[in-house]
Amino acid sequence: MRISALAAAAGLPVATVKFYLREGLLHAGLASSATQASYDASHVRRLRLIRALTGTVGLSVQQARTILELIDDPGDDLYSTLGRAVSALPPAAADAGGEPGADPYPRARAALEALGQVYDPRFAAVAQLESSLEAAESAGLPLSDDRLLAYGNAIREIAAYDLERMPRSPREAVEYTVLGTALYEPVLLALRRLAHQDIASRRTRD
Amino acid sequence: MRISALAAAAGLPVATVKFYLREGLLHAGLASSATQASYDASHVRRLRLIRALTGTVGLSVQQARTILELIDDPGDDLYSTLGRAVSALPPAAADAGGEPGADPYPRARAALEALGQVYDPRFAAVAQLESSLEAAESAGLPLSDDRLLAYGNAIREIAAYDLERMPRSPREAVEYTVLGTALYEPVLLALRRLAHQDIASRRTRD
DNA sequence: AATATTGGAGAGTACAACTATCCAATCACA
DNA sequence: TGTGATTGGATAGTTGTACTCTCCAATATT
Repeated sequence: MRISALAAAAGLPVATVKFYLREGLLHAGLASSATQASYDASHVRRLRLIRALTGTVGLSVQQARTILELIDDPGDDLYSTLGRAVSALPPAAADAGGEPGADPYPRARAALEALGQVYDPRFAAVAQLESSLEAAESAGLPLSDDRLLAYGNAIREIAAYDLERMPRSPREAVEYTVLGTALYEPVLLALRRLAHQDIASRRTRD
Repeated sequence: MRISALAAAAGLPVATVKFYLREGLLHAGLASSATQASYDASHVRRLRLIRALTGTVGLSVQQARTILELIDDPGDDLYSTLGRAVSALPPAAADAGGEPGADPYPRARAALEALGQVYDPRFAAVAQLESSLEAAESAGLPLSDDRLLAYGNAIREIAAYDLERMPRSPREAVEYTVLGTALYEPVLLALRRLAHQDIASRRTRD
């Protein structure tokens, strides 16, 4: 399969495929001569993944590259690999401001304590939680403790389900977790919006 | 309060405040002369909201403007107002392809039927669900029915909580729903990631 | 009176994500 | 075996977004 066939299979312009090759998101084909390389199904799959990440998930090319690199060769340490993946995903976390020595993530800490969950400021999602809570607060819609508990408990069911299905082998676990985080998040958001609609329409009808 | 004080209060450069004024995200101050206008607390609040939407939530200036306009004057019809707001929020939905007459959102339809929820193709979130499911599928991680049910039921608890707290007056309801959708979504995502971490660490310790 | 600041408009900048153009080396077919 | 099409690779150009800078005449401030 040459580059034009690959581009056609993925539904993309050849120029865009070349761009992804140059940017290192797509692995090179097998060169058979100076002006010929052959691509296979793995390239088609990869292009689909790239478009899913940069399109629906909304990642930048740079973020997508980070995610793809982590999947391609996850480090020895599953934990730190996942940590790096989470850092590459939105919502972006503002770096912890405030005077040095102070608690960098006071809102996130309080939230996690209220939920009875571990608080480890090194984990990227803690900074993301802090930024999100701060944004909601400064926009005039602070998250009440009550709401936090409601959200936290429901979300925990989802997370528990995710973990139950996690593959045993480390390599597969990374791919499952990283892609599952990135790809299923938009689904969750859409489901919440649709549930609002469904519940509202039921109430109206009653 | 003049423009430089406003900018300082919001922690932004004056040029950026001027930019938001020009772009219509921020309402003009009360002009007292040809080169003087006074701004008040409402402007500071608005700037905070703008930064929350364009920063943490990740909206473009264009999308933020749409959301802000809907909050400023919601139409008579609560439903269509919310629909327009949802359309302005990510994840972006690809427009329904396929041959005309065919079901435009087959995955979303199947999902909603499995969940026992209403399926109305006019609602923007249906297109978003379809796009998200399609992205996950083409990236090689299709959402199983089982997972869909697990997610859908947990998310429903959250949506039910949201609706219970919805203000009675239409104007407030729009603001609550639109901002609650946009601002609390990042919180939900961060909470899921943290719950993964928490549950994983509990299992390891056991 | 001297200096600084303001609102407003226009131009300029920086970056991201493509997209287009070239070119010499093959290829594919007549 | 010629001849037009295609390829990989490099370089340059385009488009869009979100600011940021520069001016300027009209005020404010001191």
